[in-house]
Amino acid sequence: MNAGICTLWITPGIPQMASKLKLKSVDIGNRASAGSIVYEALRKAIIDGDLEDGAPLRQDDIAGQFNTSRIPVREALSKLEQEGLVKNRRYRGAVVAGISLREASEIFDFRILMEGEVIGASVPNMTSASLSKARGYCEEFRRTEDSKNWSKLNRKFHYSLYRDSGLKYHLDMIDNALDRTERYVHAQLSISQGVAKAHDEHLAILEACENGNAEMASRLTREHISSVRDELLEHLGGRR
Amino acid sequence: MNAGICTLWITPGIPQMASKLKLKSVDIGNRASAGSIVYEALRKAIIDGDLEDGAPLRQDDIAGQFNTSRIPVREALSKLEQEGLVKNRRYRGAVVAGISLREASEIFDFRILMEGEVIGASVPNMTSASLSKARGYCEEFRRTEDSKNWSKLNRKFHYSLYRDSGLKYHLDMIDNALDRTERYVHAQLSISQGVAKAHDEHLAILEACENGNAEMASRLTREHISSVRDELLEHLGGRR
DNA sequence: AAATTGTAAATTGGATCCAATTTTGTTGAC
DNA sequence: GTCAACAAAATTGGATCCAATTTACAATTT
Repeated sequence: MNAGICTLWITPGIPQMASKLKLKSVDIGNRASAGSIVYEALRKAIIDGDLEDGAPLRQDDIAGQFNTSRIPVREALSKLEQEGLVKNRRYRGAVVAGISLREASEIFDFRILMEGEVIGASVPNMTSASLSKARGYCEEFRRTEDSKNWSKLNRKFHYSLYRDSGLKYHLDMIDNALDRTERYVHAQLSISQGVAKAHDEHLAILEACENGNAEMASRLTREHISSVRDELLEHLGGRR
Repeated sequence: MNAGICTLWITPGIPQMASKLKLKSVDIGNRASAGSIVYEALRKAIIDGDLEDGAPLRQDDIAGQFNTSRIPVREALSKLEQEGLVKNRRYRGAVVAGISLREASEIFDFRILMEGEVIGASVPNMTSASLSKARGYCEEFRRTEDSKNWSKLNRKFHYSLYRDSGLKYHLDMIDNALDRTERYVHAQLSISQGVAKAHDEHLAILEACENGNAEMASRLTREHISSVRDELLEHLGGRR
């Protein structure tokens, strides 16, 4: 479980020399705290669905797995609670926060609003570099067989089309919404023809972006997310 | 500082009897933790502008003021960071996170999108109770002289029109946006004729709601927030 | 056997202590 | 006087300890 924790630190303190020596700067100075390492690991595990909804998150267990005390674990759990990924009850511990279909549906509505707006603001600023990057993710999405990667690449594709908007606050909000719905997107893509349909819609969105048609990109994005939501509700038996 | 903390606890564990005995239940069981008390106090101080942008928040100082150790303070600061109200740099401490006009402007755009949508969803569900409550806040807003209360009542008025939407996720997002912009709203209302103009617009929004005109309420809300933003940018010398 | 009470174990919240890092102040060289 | 090098103080991050609370479980009563 200690994978990724580097034990050999370079001693800091001579930043002036660094530029002269042309060393690949590793951005020492803001190394991850124990808390943020635990946070990232738990966040990934929850989003990927490796931890089931309602699963208890014992501070001692987690602290043991990361070879730390419970203090950083509590910090991580607190952050995750703020993001809505875990629920914390005083003296009763934390559990993975599952979201109902009702809640998921609302977050999809939020995404429709947000992402439709942001991609529209993004289109005028898109560079050929960001467009080819997006096309890369799009292709990768189509080719990949691993269901675990579908939702990740889907997310990367969409998000890469939003960055040029420069709307940092909106992007943060979208990030959180994607965090909370990723499990559901994964489920939706795993069902029949989800990936093929999504890929077609991705191509259409890409084309609109390449043509500089912001209004079209916005509309197609809204319809795309909307259709993901509807199929999800249909297949998982929830009614709006 | 211990005001509000009761030292005489009724022993829990007999919920069946409670109903028979008709005791006034005081909802023991989710008392506030030290961390959340510190969190609420700091949040209020930052939003109200009692703490200036960039002001350092020393863990020891705060812990001393609340007669606790630094642990709950760290928890509070961590939550506030997630909300964007403070910035935390490893080993360097936390400071109040000021937002630039550029950032504030973006958050206003976010609010225009969000609140326009949410009030539209709310109108069909509004009851006469919630409408009269909103009208109460609206009146209070007009009558009050204290500039500190303007932004609070303004916020209460608007928010009371959103609750009936039942869109919990959207409401959370709006809450955060309001937290971050409240200082700016306060500044805008303090300048010439800000309150009178706002009140007129509030009345128009209320009327649209009472008439069940969701589209109108949505449009007026968007225009209202938009005008607050524009006046703010104009008076504080920022350009879009 | 079912319900209730009491007790021990498990778990979390908070205080205190130590280590890591930054900041501040001082000294010395030029 | 200015700058670097160094030491001391201040501050934060993390570990360990204790207290508060909940949970699990055995004992008791009916």
